[in-house]
Amino acid sequence: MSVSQTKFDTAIWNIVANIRPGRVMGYGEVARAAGFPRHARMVSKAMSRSEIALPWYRVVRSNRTLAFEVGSDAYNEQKRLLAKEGVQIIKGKVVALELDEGVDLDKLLWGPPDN
DNA sequence: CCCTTGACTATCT
DNA sequence: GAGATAGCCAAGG
Repeated sequence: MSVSQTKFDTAIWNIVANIRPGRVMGYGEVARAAGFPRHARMVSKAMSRSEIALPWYRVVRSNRTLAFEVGSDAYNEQKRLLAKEGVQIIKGKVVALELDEGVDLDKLLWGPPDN
């Protein structure tokens, strides 16, 4: 296979790969979950180093905005992929599209895969 | 070694 | 709530 996969990379990939459809996580949150606090800025690089397809679009900023410039190709692509899973961008922030009564929007959308 | 760059964040104004 | 500011940390020049 490839040359070298750092411990960091594989740890990040594991977390991202396990984000369930229709859910999102923050960069910093992914880093922490992987055991590397304060490495939010490196999460994106780890993802782009991955040879396999990862649901990279399920990772957003801590304030729920997308990390790309609004209107850029990457931004539109991420928005499209999220929409396909029922996640919309309202007022610049990711929002669950359909929700049932009494459901906490935050729990529904935000956070690592439930257990 | 110093400086700049980021798909980042938390904390002020 | 929008900006500015200061931390953060690996990579690359």
